[in-house]
Amino acid sequence: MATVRISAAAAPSSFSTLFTHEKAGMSNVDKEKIKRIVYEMSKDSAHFKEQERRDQRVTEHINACRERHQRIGADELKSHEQRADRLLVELDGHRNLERTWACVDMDAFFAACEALEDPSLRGDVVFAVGGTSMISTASYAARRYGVRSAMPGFIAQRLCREAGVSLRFVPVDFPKYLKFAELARTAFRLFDPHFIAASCDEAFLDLTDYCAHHAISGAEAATRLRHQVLEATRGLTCSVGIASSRMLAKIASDVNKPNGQYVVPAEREAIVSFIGPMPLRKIPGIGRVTERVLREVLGAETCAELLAKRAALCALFTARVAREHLSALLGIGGEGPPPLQREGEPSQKGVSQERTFEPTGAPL
DNA sequence: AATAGAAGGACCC
DNA sequence: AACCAGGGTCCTTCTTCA
Repeated sequence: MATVRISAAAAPSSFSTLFTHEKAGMSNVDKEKIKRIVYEMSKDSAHFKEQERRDQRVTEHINACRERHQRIGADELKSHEQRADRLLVELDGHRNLERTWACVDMDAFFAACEALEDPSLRGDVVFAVGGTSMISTASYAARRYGVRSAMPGFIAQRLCREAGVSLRFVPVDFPKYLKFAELARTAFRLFDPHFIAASCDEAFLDLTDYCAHHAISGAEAATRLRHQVLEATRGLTCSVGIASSRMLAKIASDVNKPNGQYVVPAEREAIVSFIGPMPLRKIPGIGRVTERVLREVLGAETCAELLAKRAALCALFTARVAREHLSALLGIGGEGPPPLQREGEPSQKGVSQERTFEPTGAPL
């Protein structure tokens, strides 16, 4: 029944969430300028107003949560805290550090494929895959000017022009990317014939057997893996995260991107100190909306901060969701075999071999 | 009372 | 000068039907 009311004052909070996420290589003054340009070019569009409407609904939901939060009595909070602590002990007790998982993420995949086939795009060329209406992937050179995936091309063009450079567009060519994805997969198979293809530029590999068989560390396997991918594709780089769970491996794959790797040691202490300072948004499954809820209702920005608010977390969310978040905060998620079929096994549904990252309800 | 869809979100690349 | 994707999976909630 709430009438959707959009106040003028709500605008900044919504545009500030657009295309401003941190990537490297920009000063604060640049970022402010980029934000301003994106806002100026977006503010009158239908798309922007739709976005504001959604943000407003989320705001209402947050306000309702806040109210509930304030009503929680001390006793109630205490019992939620005990429940949370029991759950944490249980989850921690079942922590599985036995497997070595890798998450492989191709660097600027579409752009890298294009550059590989067109020498005029090599080096530090400022270009984007996509068109003036929508950008799919930006070259690293273009990212320095604030160009991002899912950004309208005409805005990207303006960002570059303001910086005195011109942005070149390259049309998307899916068959090309699938071809390179298949080449990369021939490399993945050398390490894990049953790897999980999460998307065309991302995969999970269980390196446990490979490491045991060759008597090498996860770090060494990651180095070999990156080398094999480079060779199989004749020039594409990727970033690799190594950890005892797929969730941690995925987060780790982002740490030294591009063309790098990062290992989270398979020890409880190392895992906890790796995940603690992580912004909540890094957790797969926590997106724009959930991040806002957690920050604006509980005041939590990082995993450690949310862990400190575990009682309220349990009070406000369903048991299922609370459990899901708590395990993520401990660095747990996706240790065991994946619930669905893997590469090389007969497909149940036939068409799509791709799986999402982690069907939740799965045993942790 | 249990359940199977459908619809609507959130989230991912 | 105009101009803001499209492919998915999964979860929650609502509705319906035997």
